[in-house]
Amino acid sequence: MSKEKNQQTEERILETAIEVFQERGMAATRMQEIADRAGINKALLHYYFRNKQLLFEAVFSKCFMQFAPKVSNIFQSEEPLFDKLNSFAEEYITYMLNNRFLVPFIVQEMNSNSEFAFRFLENTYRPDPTVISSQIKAEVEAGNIIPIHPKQLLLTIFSLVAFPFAAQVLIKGLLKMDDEEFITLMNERKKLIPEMIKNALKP
Amino acid sequence: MSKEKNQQTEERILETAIEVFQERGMAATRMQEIADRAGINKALLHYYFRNKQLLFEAVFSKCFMQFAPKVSNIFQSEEPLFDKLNSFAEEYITYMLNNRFLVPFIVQEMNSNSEFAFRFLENTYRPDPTVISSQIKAEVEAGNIIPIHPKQLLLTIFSLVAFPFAAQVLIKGLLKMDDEEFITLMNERKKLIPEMIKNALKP
DNA sequence: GTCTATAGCCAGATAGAC
DNA sequence: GTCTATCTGGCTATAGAC
Repeated sequence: MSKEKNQQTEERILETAIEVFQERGMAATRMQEIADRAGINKALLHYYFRNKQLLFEAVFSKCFMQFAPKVSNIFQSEEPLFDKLNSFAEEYITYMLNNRFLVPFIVQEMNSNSEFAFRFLENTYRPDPTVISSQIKAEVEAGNIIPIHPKQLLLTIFSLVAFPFAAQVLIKGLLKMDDEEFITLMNERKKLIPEMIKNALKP
Repeated sequence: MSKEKNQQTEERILETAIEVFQERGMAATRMQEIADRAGINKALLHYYFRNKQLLFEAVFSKCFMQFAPKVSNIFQSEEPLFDKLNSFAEEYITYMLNNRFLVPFIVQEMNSNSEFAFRFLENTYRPDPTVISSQIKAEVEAGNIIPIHPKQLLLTIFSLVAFPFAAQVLIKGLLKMDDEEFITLMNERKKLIPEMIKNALKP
């Protein structure tokens, strides 16, 4: 094994830590489990990341940097509103189907750790809703869609795409779905959600 | 103080435990904090509830029994679909504005504890979606609403009312809202959500 | 850079007085 | 039924060999 600061090891630790933290959340995560799954031992975690809190912050930071661009897409591009909506639903759902724990993790840790979480919402990675907001306002003024507050529309869009991932277990339980059916449903929603929203906004 | 099994004490412990568990989640909750807030000491918690897991289960059970009827309402009543939708949005949002931590708590603990959570979704308290599902199917067949799978519609309704509560901190951060604005927005949604859904379903 | 061994603390749980 | 005191285990973190 190489004797320089081992980039690969650090990378493997971080990847494994992401898995475990996403599955269990900050409070329930054990350093031992990360070490075991990464095939190394606890002391090494501390060597690379100093302590659990800092490792968690590295993990959360990386996760948030995965999550934020998905949102920035719809916020900032200059495409027409409904075009953006189509591609947002398509891309967001596709991505989250491949990263099942990402949304629940972000949501949960933001809730239980607001002070810390807000640091991420005040820096560079924070998606800025001003572009899309004025787009919505313009469509309303042009009479193309019914009068609606931009924040209400944005909240609606997010709720529709993100909630099923955030509340997976509850939803599957209430609607008696297994995982296969859940995936099918979410794939259908890539088209269904934009359609419903367009309809709902028809003047 | 009375020497019989003290109903009041048990009640106060449970109420306090609900507060703390909802705020912090199972893993991050400390028995000491519950004791302190309840104005008693740790040993008494164990006297009444034996251990942390059992106390948590009592808490979760009580919370789920608050949550489930809100959902059963829309699932099981025989009112016309859109009437139910109106009252559901109204009542659900009102209730959750007064119980801010309920939805995130249920969602989070279901996610992190699926095996345990599913016990609650297989028993008496589980809202049964068959009535509303056939109602939706009937409306579709009558041509009153566009063709849509009942589960898709139910998921849509839930997403719209529940997500803002489940992801409060994230939403406030992304949309730059303080708590006052959040409350205003949610109050507007009591009418807005049913309207949007009715529009979206128009043939 | 990676390991083993262990220190030190904190939280859940119990014993036993009142 | 309620308290104080204490045990015990588990988990984070560090010391130190290789």
